[in-house]
Amino acid sequence: MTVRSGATILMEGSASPHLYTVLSGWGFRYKMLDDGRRQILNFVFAGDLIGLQGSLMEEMQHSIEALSTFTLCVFQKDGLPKLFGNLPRLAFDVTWLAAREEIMLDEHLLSVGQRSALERAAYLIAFLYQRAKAVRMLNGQNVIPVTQQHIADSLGLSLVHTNKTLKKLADRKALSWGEGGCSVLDEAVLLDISGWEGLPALKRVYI
Amino acid sequence: MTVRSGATILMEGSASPHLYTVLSGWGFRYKMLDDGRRQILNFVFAGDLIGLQGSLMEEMQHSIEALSTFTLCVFQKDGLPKLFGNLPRLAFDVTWLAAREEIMLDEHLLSVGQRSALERAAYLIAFLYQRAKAVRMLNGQNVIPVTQQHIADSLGLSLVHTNKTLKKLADRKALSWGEGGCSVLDEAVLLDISGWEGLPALKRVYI
DNA sequence: CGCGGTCTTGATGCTGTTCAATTGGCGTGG
DNA sequence: CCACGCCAATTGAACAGCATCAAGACCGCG
Repeated sequence: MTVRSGATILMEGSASPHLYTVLSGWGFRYKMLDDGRRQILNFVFAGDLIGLQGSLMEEMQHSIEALSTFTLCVFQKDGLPKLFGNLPRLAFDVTWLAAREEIMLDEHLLSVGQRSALERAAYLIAFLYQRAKAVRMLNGQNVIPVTQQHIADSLGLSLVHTNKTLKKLADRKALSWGEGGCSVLDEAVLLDISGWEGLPALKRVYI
Repeated sequence: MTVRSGATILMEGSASPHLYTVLSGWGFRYKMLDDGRRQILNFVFAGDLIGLQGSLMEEMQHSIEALSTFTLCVFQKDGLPKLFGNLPRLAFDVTWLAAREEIMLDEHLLSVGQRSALERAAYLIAFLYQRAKAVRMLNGQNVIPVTQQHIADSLGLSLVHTNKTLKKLADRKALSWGEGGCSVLDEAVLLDISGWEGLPALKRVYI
């Protein structure tokens, strides 16, 4: 299955009959409040599993949107119990991915709750950079295809303040903006500012 | 296994050989930054599984501390692959619990990132109340055994501002403080202020 | 009785929000 | 081809929410 940039893949409240594996493309998970405030929960990369919640629970508790052209591999969600019965290795990997998602969410929550705007922004960009690098989704310019609004909604900051914060990072030559997103220029500076250790070295899992 | 209030059950960075099921008691998961800032990620109740990360990954990425006397059922973590091989039903439930944890984290992140201090506080207290009620861990006074520092570190707010925010909720007769924690007086007011729908109705899982 | 932990409250100021206006790129239609 | 509108980025100014500092009250405990 292929999906265009900007398209919604899964909606909060829907009871999707499907489970997907991302083959290529960028996306993000988010939740919204009634008045329009949006929180981006995490970004989605190749190799990620999406829709597990909709498969295990009654309905999805978050939405997913594509940031670029997105290709997915579709599974029927009722195959999941069978998977656990017949392919324990694979079932284990599904659980492993869920635990990894929790690790990423923990770090985001630490960031949004405790880090300053500058630390948060540096952390997020470094995080996106590392994840993209890990699955070879960066082109030559190291461009992360997001708008500043995405970054703002992920950091829990206003668009204006996000812009001013990113400018500080650009002034330090840590990144530059343009060409359809953010280019990472100096990962070390970002890690240093954020105080983040980087992604834990985890064994890779493919589904 | 029994653990005292205030004791640390698992430490970030440790490679615990154990996986636990909580039989009774209150606890919380948290992460800390080098300079001492602490973010409480979630609270732990009877029926929760803890230490899954340490079992699936190299080491724990967060710590867990007891808020009250805590009893745990200990499993060897190397039993996990066997569990997936021999007890697919139970393995499914482990995954279900991991997905539920993600749902709670998503909502917390939405809260810390987007809601105001008053909304956040109302949401958190209502959340703790609903979870405790679901597993019958409330005594007659509906007391949640936390300090305001715990609430502050969970909300990502300063202790002082948390105190002032809780006072507003107390002024509205939504809760009262004292007797070793927070007493919920009016859940409806909390839900109304927070704009939260309440815990999704999920089937219960016991391990 | 002194001490530490928790809660409380007032004063002050910084961090981040909101409002407002401008710029530039890009696709569309006249 | 150029005018127009739209979207993303940018910037300044005024304001508010929350942090920080400081001090005091209450209570259980050694």
